[in-house]
Amino acid sequence: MSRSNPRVLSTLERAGGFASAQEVYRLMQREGESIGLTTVYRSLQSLVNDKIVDVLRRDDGEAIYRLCGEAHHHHLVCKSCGVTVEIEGGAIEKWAKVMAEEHGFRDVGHTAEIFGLCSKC
Amino acid sequence: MSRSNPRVLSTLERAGGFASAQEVYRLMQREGESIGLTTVYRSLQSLVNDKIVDVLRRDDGEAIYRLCGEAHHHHLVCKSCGVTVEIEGGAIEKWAKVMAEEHGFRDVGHTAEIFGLCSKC
DNA sequence: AACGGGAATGAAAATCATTTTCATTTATGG
DNA sequence: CCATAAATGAAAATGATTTTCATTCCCGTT
Repeated sequence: MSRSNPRVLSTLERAGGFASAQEVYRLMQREGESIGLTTVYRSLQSLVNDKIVDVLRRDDGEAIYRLCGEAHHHHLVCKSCGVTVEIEGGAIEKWAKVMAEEHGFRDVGHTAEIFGLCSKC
Repeated sequence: MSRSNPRVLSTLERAGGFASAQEVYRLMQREGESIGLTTVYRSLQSLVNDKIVDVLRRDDGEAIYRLCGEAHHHHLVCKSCGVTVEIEGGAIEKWAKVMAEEHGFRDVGHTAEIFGLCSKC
């Protein structure tokens, strides 16, 4: 195992707490940091294991990493132009909780995304 | 553009209406059908355009294709042993619809999964 | 200070899904 | 039949991610 390189976490924070491995890497390069792509991947992986960040998938399949503890919200994404709206999901939180209890699950998290065509597309 | 090869759709149906391009391809091979991987990808793409199937992402980033109109349900997955329970999500459907309207989106679909620890783990 | 071993690093190669290119085959209408 | 467009698939290209492996760094011990 390898420990996370602290500059990776700090860059992810600076990126708004939401970026792909490649983006973090490019960002660090642009800022003159000397780091290898491999290390970025390993650090993000390790942060995921430690539950410091979690990982979602963009529509194109690229993994994006998000700082945990960020205000938890969901996304409404346009399939055509890609515009994304953050929405809150009180109903989902409740649904998840009820469903989990009903089936004896504990320690649950969830994902929920809505995708469609925005008004412009 | 190319039209969808009908055998691809029929294979996707036979697969339970839920499979990746690679899986559809392997299935067809195993059943002795002569088809190229390229054609499978193109056909699935075309079925997506025609809104006959829609596409989700597995956790590993692989795209999975699902027949539209399949009984729509969600999953409750155990992080530890992997057991999966199908649950219904009436609350989600409503939530998705409301959120979409509120932001002027049309033609929306959604994904929602809950993951946690099952009673045995 | 010199040494030794394990952790961290990163360049390059390997992997894997997916897309693109391009030449060939097939279908279809005139 | 011929001509043209559509469909097909092998092979190469792409792009993210992972693996390999040799090197470097760190740290406690002599």
